[in-house]
Amino acid sequence: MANQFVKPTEAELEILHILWANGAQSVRFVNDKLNEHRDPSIGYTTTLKTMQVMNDKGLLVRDDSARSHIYSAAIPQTETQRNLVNHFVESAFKGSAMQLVMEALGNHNASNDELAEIKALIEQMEKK
Amino acid sequence: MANQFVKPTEAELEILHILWANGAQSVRFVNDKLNEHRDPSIGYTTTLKTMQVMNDKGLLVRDDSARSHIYSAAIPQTETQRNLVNHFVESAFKGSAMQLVMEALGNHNASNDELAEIKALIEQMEKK
DNA sequence: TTGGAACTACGATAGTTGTCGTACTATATT
DNA sequence: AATATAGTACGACAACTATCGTAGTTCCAA
Repeated sequence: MANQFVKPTEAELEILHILWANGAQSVRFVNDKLNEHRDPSIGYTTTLKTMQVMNDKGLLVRDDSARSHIYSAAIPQTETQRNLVNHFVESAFKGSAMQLVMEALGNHNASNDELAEIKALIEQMEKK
Repeated sequence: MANQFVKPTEAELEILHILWANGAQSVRFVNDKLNEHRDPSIGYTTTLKTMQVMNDKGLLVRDDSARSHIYSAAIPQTETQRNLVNHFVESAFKGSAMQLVMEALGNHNASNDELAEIKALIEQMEKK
């Protein structure tokens, strides 16, 4: 088998979202982003330490050629989300992904565009 | 506001699933169920302790009128799952429930019956 | 050229989780 | 009654998470 899924913690996931959205960035950038809407704010060394740990775990890749190290997500957003959903379906819905779909559909608002998109995906799945 | 959501841990969620499926039960019953497909097995006092903690957290309700205490889930399955999905959508999909729906639909097999059921739900949502 | 600003490394700590052992208590069996 | 069986209570512990402080390093600007 290939690569083992390492489940990011909550704090780690927040950092991944920032890197997915903004590409490779310094700890300073990530820490500033984290604190944009937050009170009390997170200390710089907290973010630094977390990102070092993530690097050790293989969640991040680090470019340390410059003095200020630049980190990027090691695994693409969609792949990570797929793994997270797999795990979540198991633990919260005992494997029933469709029950999760029903729940998420039913209790969250969706635009007509989104509904149309989902319908299209279903049509496509029905063909197979 | 009314009741604050207490997020069950992984181990706690497994116990909740057993109680949701089997109604009020003793620690012995739950521990046996847990170990039905598991190796190495979990010690009895581990399950006992976990359920006592869950009781303190308000996740379980305990009837201790008999010597063998009987526990049941304090919060219904659907309500708990709704809360879990809310939390998961935020942390893994930054609030985009529809992205979660697409992901769960796309990467898990669904029977034609299930697809039909989901389509019906969508039709119904489109009316509003 | 030296002093401060901005970095990294890393140890420490408190809280949580999962796990179990031991002590104690109540019931059942001989 | 004496002993085995089956419960509960609870302390302890290792692993992990989130958080920060301190020490040391590099670079720029006065």
